[in-house]
Amino acid sequence: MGVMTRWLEPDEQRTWRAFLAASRALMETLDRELQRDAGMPHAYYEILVRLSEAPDRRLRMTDLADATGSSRSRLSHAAARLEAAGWIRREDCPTDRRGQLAVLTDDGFATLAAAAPGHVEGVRRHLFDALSPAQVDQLRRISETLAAHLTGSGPN
Amino acid sequence: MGVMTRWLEPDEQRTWRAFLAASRALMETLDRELQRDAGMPHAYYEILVRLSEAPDRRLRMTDLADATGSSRSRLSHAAARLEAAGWIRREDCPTDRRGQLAVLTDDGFATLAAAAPGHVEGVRRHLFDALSPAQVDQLRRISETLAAHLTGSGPN
DNA sequence: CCGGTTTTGTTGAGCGTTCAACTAACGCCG
DNA sequence: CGGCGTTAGTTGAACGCTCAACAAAACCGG
Repeated sequence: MGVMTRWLEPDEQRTWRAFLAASRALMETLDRELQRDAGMPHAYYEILVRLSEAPDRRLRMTDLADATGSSRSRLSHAAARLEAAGWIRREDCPTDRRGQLAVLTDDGFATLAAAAPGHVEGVRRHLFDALSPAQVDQLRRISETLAAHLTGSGPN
Repeated sequence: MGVMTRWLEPDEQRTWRAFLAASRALMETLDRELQRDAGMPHAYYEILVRLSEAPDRRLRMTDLADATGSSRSRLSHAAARLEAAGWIRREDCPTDRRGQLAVLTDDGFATLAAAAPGHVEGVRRHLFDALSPAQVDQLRRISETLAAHLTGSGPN
C-alpha cells in the first residue's frame, strides 16, 4: 500500500477512455432506441430474450439472473414490472418451495418478436457495420477473455 | 420495412453477447470498487478527473458534459450532488451570463487524489492485466472506430 | 434595434438499480 | 430427527439517470 502507484501508460489511458466513450455511447444509443420503439429498456429486453430461448419459455429466477448478469434484487424488481406489463408471469417452482419460475407470456413473446428486428438492426448498424470482420473476431476474443477474467475474481 | 430481418450470424451473436457480459461486468466491478473506496460512482469520478485536468480546474457545464459524454441534465443533477459534497463549487461565467463554471475545490481534488491510485489499479487489474499488448491496441482501434461512428449519427 | 430562434442550464416526475435487511425453505452434520 | 448454516427471493429506501418542460440570456436576420 505504500508503493508508488503505477499509472496508466499514454496508450493505455487512450484505450481506456476510448473504450469508456464507445461502450457508453453504444449502450445509450441502443437503450434509447429500444425505449422509443418497444417501450422497454435494454435490460428488460434481455430478460425476455433469455426466457424465449429457455425450454417451455420459463426459468428459475436465479438462473435468469445469472443468464442476464443481474443481481437477484434487480431481477426481482424487473420481474415485478414485467409482470405488471403482462409480459411475464410467475409460477411456484414444483420442486423447491422457495423457488419462483418466470414464464414468458404470449403477450410477452409477441412484444419481443415485434421489438427484435428493429433492435437487431440497431446492433448491426451501430456495432458490426463499423467494424471489419477481423475486428469483430478480435472483439469477441477480447470480450470473452475479459468476461472470464472478471467472473473469476469478483462476481455476485 | 417489409424486408426480412437480417439476423445476427452465430459469430456475431457470440461477439455481441460476450461484449455485453464483459463490458457490463467491468463497469459494475469498477463502479462498486469506487463506491466502496471513495464513496462515489464512476460517473462522478470522471467529472472530477476532467475538472482536475482543466486549466484552473474549472470548466463550463456544457464542456464538462461533452467531456464526460453526459447529457446536460445528468451533469446538472450530478453537479448538485458534488457541490453538496463540497467537491466542486459553481461560479457564474464572466463572459456569458447564462453560463456556469464548475470548479474543483481543494477538498474535491484531495478526494480525487486519494481515490485515483486504487481506481487505476482496478482498471489495470480488471482490464489491462487480462489482455496482451496487441489486444490493447486492437481494443483501442475498435473503440475509437465505434466512438467516431456513433457520434456521427446519434449524439445528444 | 426588434423579434424570433437557438443555446445554456435547471427542475421535477418517473423509472431502474443498489444495498441491506428480511422471510422462508432447503440441506446437512451429528 | 433437530438444529444451523446456506440459498431463494422479496422488499423499501436512497440514489442516479432520463425525459420533457421551462426560464433566461445570446444570437441573428431584417
